[in-house]
Formats: sequence, C-alpha cells, structure tokens
Amino acid sequence: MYHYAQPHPAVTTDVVLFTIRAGRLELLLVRRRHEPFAGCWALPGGFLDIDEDLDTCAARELEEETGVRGVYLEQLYTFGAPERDPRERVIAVAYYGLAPADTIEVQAGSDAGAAAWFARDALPGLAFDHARIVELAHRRLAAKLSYSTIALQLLPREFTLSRVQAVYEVILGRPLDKRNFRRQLLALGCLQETDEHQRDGNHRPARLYRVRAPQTVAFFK
Amino acid sequence: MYHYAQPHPAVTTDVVLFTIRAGRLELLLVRRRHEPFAGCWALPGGFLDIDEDLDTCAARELEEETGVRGVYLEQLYTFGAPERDPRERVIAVAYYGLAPADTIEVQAGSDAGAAAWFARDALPGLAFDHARIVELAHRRLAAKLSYSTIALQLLPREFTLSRVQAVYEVILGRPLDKRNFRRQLLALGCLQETDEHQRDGNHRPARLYRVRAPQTVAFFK
DNA sequence: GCAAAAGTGTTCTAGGTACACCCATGT
DNA sequence: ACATGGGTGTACCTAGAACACTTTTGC
Repeated sequence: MYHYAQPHPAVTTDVVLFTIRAGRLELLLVRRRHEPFAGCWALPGGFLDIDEDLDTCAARELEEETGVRGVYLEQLYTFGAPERDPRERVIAVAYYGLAPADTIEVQAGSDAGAAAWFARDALPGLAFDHARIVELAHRRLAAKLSYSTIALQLLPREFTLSRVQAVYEVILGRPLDKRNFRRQLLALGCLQETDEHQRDGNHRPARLYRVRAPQTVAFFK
Repeated sequence: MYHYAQPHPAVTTDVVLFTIRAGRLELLLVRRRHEPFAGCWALPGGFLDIDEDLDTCAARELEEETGVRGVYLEQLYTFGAPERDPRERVIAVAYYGLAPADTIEVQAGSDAGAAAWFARDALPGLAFDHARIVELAHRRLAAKLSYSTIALQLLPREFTLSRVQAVYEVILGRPLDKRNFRRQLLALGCLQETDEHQRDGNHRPARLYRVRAPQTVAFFK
C-alpha cells in the first residue's frame, strides 16, 4: 500500500500505432481482458511505473500487450478529463507511432486478450475516450506529412516510390500527382537510390530506394 | 491519507505565460516560497485537484499564484523524467499562454513569494526542468505564427498594425518587411478597421484595428 | 500484342520577397 | 522646416499544380 497526504491520479500511456496494410491505414488495438470495458477494443497502453520515463512506458506497454518493439513513437497529447475512467482518476499521456506492417509481428500479451490491426475508417467501438485520441493522432500525422519525413517510418528497408506515394495518399485521404510527388520527394534528398528493382506482376519493374537516415525524422519548411 | 495498491505519481500543470512588454518577449515567473528550489524563480503551476480538468488546473494555478485570469492557454507537452522533482515522482503537464501586457495585472499569490515578468532572453536560473519547458514553448509559439492567428492574443482590444508587426518580430527574432506584413495580415480577414487613430509622438497618427473574433484562434494553410 | 504499373518534362499560376517614396503630426 | 513613424504599389522569382505519353515486363 502506498500512502499520500493528497489524492494522486493514476498516469497511463496509450499508443496509437499506425501502419499501412493492404493499401489502407490501419492501427493496432488490443481486446481488454478486465473491467472496465472488458471485451472491448482499446489502444495498447497501461500504467506508468513509478521510476519510468513516459517514453519508456509507452514503448514497454506497447511491447507487453502486442509484442511490437523498436517502432517510432512520439508524444501526442495528454488527456485528463475527470470522468474518463470510472475506476479512479486517470491521466493518459497519449503517443502515436508508425511501423511498417511487414517487418513487425503482432502477438497478444498477458493483459490483453488479443491484439489486431483495424482499418482506420472501420474501427470498432473503443474503450474510454480512445476514439478521440485516434482522431487527434490521425490529424497530427496528416499535418506532419507536409513538413517532415515522418511518413518514411512506415516503409520497410527497401521500397518503391509508388509505395511511398501510396502511404501519403492513404494518410491524406486523397490522390496525389505522380510526377509532382516524385520530384518533391526526391528533392528532399533523404532517399538513396539502389541498383535493385522489384519485379511483381505484368509490368515494368520498379526501382528500389532506401532511406538515408532511417532512424531520424527530418523537419523542413 | 490516501491509499493505493500501486504507487502513483503526482501530477502538476505549469504555465509559460508570454507577453510583449517594452518591445520584448517576456514571461511570467513566480518566486518559490517552499523547498525544493525555495527562493528560486519558476513557472506558475501546481498540483492537480483530483476532480479537476487539466485545462482548469492550469488556469486556476496561474490565477492563484499570479492573479492573472482569462488568458489564452493551450497544452504544450507533458514532462515526466523520473528525477525532475526530488520530492516524489511528478508528471508536469505544461501549458503555454499569451496575454496583452497592458490589460492584465500581476499580483503574487499565497504560495508564491512574488510574481514578475522577465525578458525571454534574460531569464534567471529556473527551478526543475522549467528552462526546457520555456524553450519548447517559445519554439512552438514561433512555429504557430506561420499558420494561425495565435499572436493576436497578445494584443489589446485596439491596436495599430505596427504593434502587430512588432509582436511578430519579437517572437521570431528577426525584422519583417512592413508592406508585405500588412498585406498578408489584412488578407487573413480577421482584423476590423476602426475609424479611430492613435496619436503619440511627432508623427502621423496610426489607424486602430480590432480583432473580429478575439476569443478564437484561426488556423490556415 | 495486350494489359498493367513504371518512369519522365514543361507550362501555368499564385504566393512570397525585395524594394522607395510620400504623408501627417509635434516641436 | 525637420524629425518621426504611418502608410502605400510594383516587379521579380520560386514553388506548387496541372497535365499525357513512352517504357518494360508477364501472360
């Protein structure tokens, strides 16, 4: 038992992890095993350890509940409406993250009954205020496309330019002009052309590219 | 005494309140009366009440410690490094705000020994990690100038265009072209020209303007 | 040879930047 | 009359938007 002269809220982190799968924007949810909202889908997340950094907590809870690790995470916003959790006062520090679908594998953890990807525009009802958090995360991600290289975090080590364009289109929800897109993307200078090509289907093979500095997100403008 | 099965961190809000005074960007600090950092200058802020919204907490603590109320406040970032407070684990939800210097009056509250404005570029040593918070708040404010009308929150009810320009220049830290600035600002359509003029000094009087919707911050681009 | 995606340039437009002089007032 | 900040328009330049055809492959 822990005692305080003043009441303390609990602090959690919750993660909106986006990916691109099957040409759609999807995000990772876990099915809650316990009350409240038992059986309901929710963002992966959980209580902050008392000696743990917030960023660390977000990464740890994500891994514990979904098996996913090593992805790009960024703090989004802190939600603290008094009635957002019926058990006790909970302050949720929300994060959002990006991961390439094909390099990560999802497995449900102990606290979560299951972990699965859902299309952004076909989400089940979510626990707590998690629908609001997803909404804000999507808006923030879309806004950051225009002044950072954050979207490259959704790509595997090697990829075609068409694939990059598909990432942008699905996040922004509108088609982009191929020639303009390629010119502007390459002008950023953060892609490295390789000598390899990708053959798939009845058409001309596409050149493969790499990100020069895959671990860092650059800002411009 | 309050009991929990798991240890809980404390949660505070801290506010970086900016204003423009004497042609400089200044911010409001309070002198701490208690340990830790007693006698040191710090951001106004304090512990979250257990049934209180985060936004409300920021506004309440600001008013209690400095007498300032009714200003524009916006959540900035949440700081939670484990050792940022020597007493116990403290998660600080930081806010930043803007207020016109001439319409607000500052008076120290009970917890704070004194409240005073300091120039952004001549701050005293600050308690905790507050210098980092100020740094981030300034960067965020400067970034928002380019895609929102947030800076208008620093203006009194009536003002000259030169005064608006001075606000932008002092936040960005560089001079702007007068003709371009006025054209672009007026093109936003959020200012209302009045018939009044302001006479001060040996020169032509300047026309006074008002913000059409003073309570709202518009975003564009 | 046909279907399917890859790849490639130019023109137009709009918004941003650079720049200099006259105006109204107080002393 | 002169010093001081207020007020105004145009030319240039660059970045973004619109737009269509040829290439390479598998079947």
